[in-house]
Amino acid sequence: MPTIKDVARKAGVSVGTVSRVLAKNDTVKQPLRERVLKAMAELDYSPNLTARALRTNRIDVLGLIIPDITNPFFAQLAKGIEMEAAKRGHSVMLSNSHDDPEAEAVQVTALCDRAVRGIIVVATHGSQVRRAVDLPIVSLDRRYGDYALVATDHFDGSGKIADHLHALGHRKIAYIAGPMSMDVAQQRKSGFVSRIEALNTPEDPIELTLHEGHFDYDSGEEIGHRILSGPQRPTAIAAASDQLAIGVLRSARDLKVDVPGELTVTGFDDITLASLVVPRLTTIRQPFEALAISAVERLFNSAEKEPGDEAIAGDLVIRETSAPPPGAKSL
Amino acid sequence: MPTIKDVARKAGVSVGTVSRVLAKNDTVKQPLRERVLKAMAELDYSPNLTARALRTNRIDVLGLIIPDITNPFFAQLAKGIEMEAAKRGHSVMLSNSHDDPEAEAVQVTALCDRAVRGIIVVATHGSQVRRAVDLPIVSLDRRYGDYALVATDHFDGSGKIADHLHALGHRKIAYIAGPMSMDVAQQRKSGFVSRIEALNTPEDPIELTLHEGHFDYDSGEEIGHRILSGPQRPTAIAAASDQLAIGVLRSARDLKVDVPGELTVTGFDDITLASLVVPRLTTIRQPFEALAISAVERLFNSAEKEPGDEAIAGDLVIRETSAPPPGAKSL
DNA sequence: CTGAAAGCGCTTACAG
DNA sequence: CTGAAAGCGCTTACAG
Repeated sequence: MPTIKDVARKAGVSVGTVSRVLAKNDTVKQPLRERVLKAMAELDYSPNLTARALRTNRIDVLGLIIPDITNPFFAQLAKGIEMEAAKRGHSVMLSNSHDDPEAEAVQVTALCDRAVRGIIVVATHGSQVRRAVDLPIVSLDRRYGDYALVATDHFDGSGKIADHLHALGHRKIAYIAGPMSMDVAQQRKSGFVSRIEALNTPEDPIELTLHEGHFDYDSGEEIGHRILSGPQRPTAIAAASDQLAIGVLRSARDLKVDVPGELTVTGFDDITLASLVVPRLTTIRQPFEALAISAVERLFNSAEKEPGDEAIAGDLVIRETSAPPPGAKSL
Repeated sequence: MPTIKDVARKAGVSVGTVSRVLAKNDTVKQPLRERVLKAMAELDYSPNLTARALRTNRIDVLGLIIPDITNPFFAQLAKGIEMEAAKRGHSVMLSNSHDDPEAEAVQVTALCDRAVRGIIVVATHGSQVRRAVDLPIVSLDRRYGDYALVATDHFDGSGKIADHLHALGHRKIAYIAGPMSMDVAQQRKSGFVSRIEALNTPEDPIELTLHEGHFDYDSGEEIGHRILSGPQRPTAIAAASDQLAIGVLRSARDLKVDVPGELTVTGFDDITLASLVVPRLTTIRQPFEALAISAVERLFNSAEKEPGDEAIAGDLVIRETSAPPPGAKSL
């Protein structure tokens, strides 16, 4: 590999001059600059990034720590981050924490040692911040330590679902929340409940029943079964996640309850499966792109005033599982 | 950040000595070593990896270029690679080529400039290798240039499916291949066909019809429809991918053809959806882990004799979509 | 505008 | 066994 020295010799200039044309911003006179450019081309020279990093003490790499790249949601995030970083000429270093706080701590340290430009972390459950680091860090989706968080506006999204259901005419609704130990689950639930409460009037009352499960298919199926076999069957079930909702869909199929004819079902997240399932699921689409862009942006603007948390709204995606309740007047 | 110099001063030794205890292998006498260790601990020292890299001209980072991390298959691969790299104390730098040969070329160059230890690339379609690089490179799943390829043994896997179908008693089989422009599709098809041919005897003849589609749900649904509406309906349909197979499943549901009672359906890949779909799909599980491990291993052993391609066998996963043909004697 | 030189933080022969 | 010193390939004041 040719070095800056080789280029300098070939062009008959000093290494300082070569470095200056590399930096572009400086004013190297035309004739010299051309000789240098020519020499670089002929030698197929490209600067040693490691040396540059050592000298300037900064490297154009971002660190990303996520629980599991195999989770489609995180994969989407990772893709968005990689693209946004690439736009700025940065690469991204990826680590899977496997939702293990221990591993996460090690990875944060490793990234610090590599002196990356900054780190984006989707925290594990129960992650602990070891030592203070000097790098900019931003939490994404799930908060890491005390660092500012960029996340979907779960409260708002659930509210949109509530509005949608209400507008469709549903007045007998069941909500299946995620585990209350999780922030997301709480936020989604309270967004839904508070919107319903706001919509609820004495003249046009809404019946809302609350259930709690885990964010997975089986939980949805089990709870769906229970709700649908019960005496007072609701006309709509809003689930706190797509996985829950898809479980509900299964239970409905099992019990021969027609969706959306007899029952409306909604989810949250818009995982790939949501549009693959039959009928296709009405849900809230998480703003992957906006989340990724904002997180990367913060790393680059970290010099500025410490920005607070950011909640980004997701869009309501109306598909085939939501419709007016049976017997409703057509709209 | 404290440097090696600070440690040396604090311990009252030379930087060379500190460096030697860092390297471990060397013999620094006990008393000195302890003083150094103590100084490092007190200063919370960790070596500057960039400086080390510049000096030693090697960095403990692997490059990974894949078409799209959002594709579950690639995500699995990426995860395996990251874990295997971590075991060896290496990080991985991830790039999405978006199946764009142009972007891919840029990314290879970028990784070379960063002087990573080696690069694993899942090639785009029509990727072209620009200039020769001095780093070890290995192709994964899809060949990049002339570099050795580590991939699933598609031929073998399809043969296993053929065996499975034959053993169940199916003698009237349809095979839906992927697009013949793709190597994988060809290999899977020829693996299936040649196995069937081997099994075919005058006394116990097999009827095999061949179809060609794309690797997606719609294609499977469309072709499935055609096959199942035709006059000579087969008792089994082997699809070249899970997506195709799931499309077939849909068409069967549409046409009220019971799976597996009246029709056996099989896929290839074992995507997540394969075990989520109802009934759950019988398929060939790609050996993600083994693929990842082998690819990483090759990067580390690249000094040794140039190894050739490697085809790793996947396992047959028997689930609910395969059964003896209707009217078969019970086994 | 350009060159000579120092220095980023390490590692590793070379002496002793 | 340990220290002094060179050097990895850059960038950037400092002179001129």
